Amino acid sequence: MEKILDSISKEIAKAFEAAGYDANLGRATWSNRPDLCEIQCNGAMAGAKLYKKAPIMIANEVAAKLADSKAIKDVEAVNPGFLNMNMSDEFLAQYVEQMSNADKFGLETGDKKKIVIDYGGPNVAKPLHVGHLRSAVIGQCVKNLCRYMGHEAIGDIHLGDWGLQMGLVITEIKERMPDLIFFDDSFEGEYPTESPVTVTELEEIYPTASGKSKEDPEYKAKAMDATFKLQSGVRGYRALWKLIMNISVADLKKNYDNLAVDFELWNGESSVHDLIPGMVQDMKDGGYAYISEGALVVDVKEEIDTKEVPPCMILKSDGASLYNTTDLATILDRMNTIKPDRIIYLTDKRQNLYFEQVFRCAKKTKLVDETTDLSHIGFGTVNGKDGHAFKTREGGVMRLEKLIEEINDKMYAKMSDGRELSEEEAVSTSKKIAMAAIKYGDLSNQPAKDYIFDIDKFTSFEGDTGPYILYTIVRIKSILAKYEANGGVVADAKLLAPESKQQKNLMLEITKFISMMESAYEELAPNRICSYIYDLANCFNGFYHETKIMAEEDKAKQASYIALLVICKNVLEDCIGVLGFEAPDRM
RNA sequence: GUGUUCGUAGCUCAGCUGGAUAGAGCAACGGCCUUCUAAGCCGUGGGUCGGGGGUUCGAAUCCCUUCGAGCACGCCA
Repeated sequence: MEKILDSISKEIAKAFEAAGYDANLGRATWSNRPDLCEIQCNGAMAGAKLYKKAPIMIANEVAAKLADSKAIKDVEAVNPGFLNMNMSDEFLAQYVEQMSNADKFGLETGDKKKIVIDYGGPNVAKPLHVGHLRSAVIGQCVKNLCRYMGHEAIGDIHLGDWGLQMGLVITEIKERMPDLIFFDDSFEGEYPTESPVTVTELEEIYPTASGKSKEDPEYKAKAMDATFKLQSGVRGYRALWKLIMNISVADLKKNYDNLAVDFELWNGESSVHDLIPGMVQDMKDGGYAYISEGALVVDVKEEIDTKEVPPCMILKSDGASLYNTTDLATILDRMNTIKPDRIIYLTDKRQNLYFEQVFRCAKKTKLVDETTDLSHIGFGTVNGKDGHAFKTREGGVMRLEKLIEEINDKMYAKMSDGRELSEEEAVSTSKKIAMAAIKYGDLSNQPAKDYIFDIDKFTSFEGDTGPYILYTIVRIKSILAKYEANGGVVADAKLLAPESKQQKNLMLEITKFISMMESAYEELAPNRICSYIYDLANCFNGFYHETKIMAEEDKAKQASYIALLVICKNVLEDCIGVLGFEAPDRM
């Protein structure tokens, strides 16, 4: 349905026209002086120069034409030329009523697009750490947001499962257990189906191997050889790799489950390995790729560039593929199998230039056509209180698992504190609150900015936090439950025009939902949703404190309050659903 | 060096396409629970929006300049 400011703008535009001015001047915005009015229009000032007339005169003329408007009231022209007005109570109630009857509160979803979202990006054999939190949390939210906007969204984890890291792991396993059947070249039978190492061992093996290869050139050569053997399909190496993959992926799934993050596709670098030779050949045949300083590259700089954009490297001078190669091959693969209209990547913002190169290269070499939208959301780093990369107290890398556990524990302690909940409910509720604290804490920041992950702040949950939002929802649920228990029927509640300032504020805030959601999607900015629900929760709590809902004796009035609570709760729940967490019934 | 992001209250951050007195949260201080969950609500103090120019009726926002910080700039991912 039409956005409320658009409806009002239309009326004002008409008034401008009726008064003899350009209709485009009549655009309404929410007032930034709530003490003076709810809605303002600054068109008269913009028109002053155009018509060589004092803005206040224009404003006065327009105000006169708006006197009998149905949507707005209290129209007033104020020096130097502001047009201040309030919304009509009946119009507002009608609008909110329409929203509550409409699907997704009247949000218009438009053309359905197919969108691939590439987030997660963990490396096999390396545990998830806080750095993976942002990609997972923002990625999941962007996926939910795309779906909410009516698109088909496909999440792909894009595993790092094919490079030197795998060679390192295999080499280290061979060092420790040289007699394993996987390393017997003459073996032709069936390989075991159980991995010779556990996930925990793997997490130690990789850093050890990585350290050794940095110090010992011979070891590094072995690792490169192992990588080569794996990639060229040596049976034993492939079999071992497969087993390592299995245990790793199972472990990753468990970890992402804990964050309520999921993926439709568990593809990785290995999935596109076979596409590389053909793709590289096509780039050569097409005249795009050429040898420069020994490496195969594609030029991607453009006339309009103000900066130097280095060419996109396709193959290293030793002929080996690299990150670029697999990313391009992945695009090719996605175009072949999924044909998305858009691909959204989530990675660290330091890869900005890199993705710029890859995207240009993909377009230039016709991997994708001009209409395919390739976007990159570069996010900032998660820092500790000291402003530097987040570390444990001992100075090590903080594992994601540990972090979540720690916050869960603190929440649980708080839950058990003076509240009458069963053990079972305390556990499940504290998990929900912890999730809200973590995700809201992350998503309420602009993606591109670094932010400080302050466990104390996140577990204190006062003010602008996820738990505050949940608390608000729980309060509403509690009242609705009480209303039903007293024989009221929530579904029959009919919304009336607002009577108090707080009630009107709450209704006005609800009407902002549609444009908020649109711009959150437009800008791929989850933080917009966060700041909106924070405002909405504030409006509700203001209303809550001022209005005794259950004690209201006028039944029609009480039912109207209930109707308002229902839509407020539904909006809040839809929003946190997109953000990727949920509210308990009690807390 | 080139490019890029940024600099707003003691701390952490908002501020949408320029608009009226720059906003939240935390921290500090003062109120509000016999009445729907006080994880809440109301109030007080706290700022030359890094500095300097410019455009404009009007600038935290746009342009220039300067200082300061982070990040990226061909064989890592």
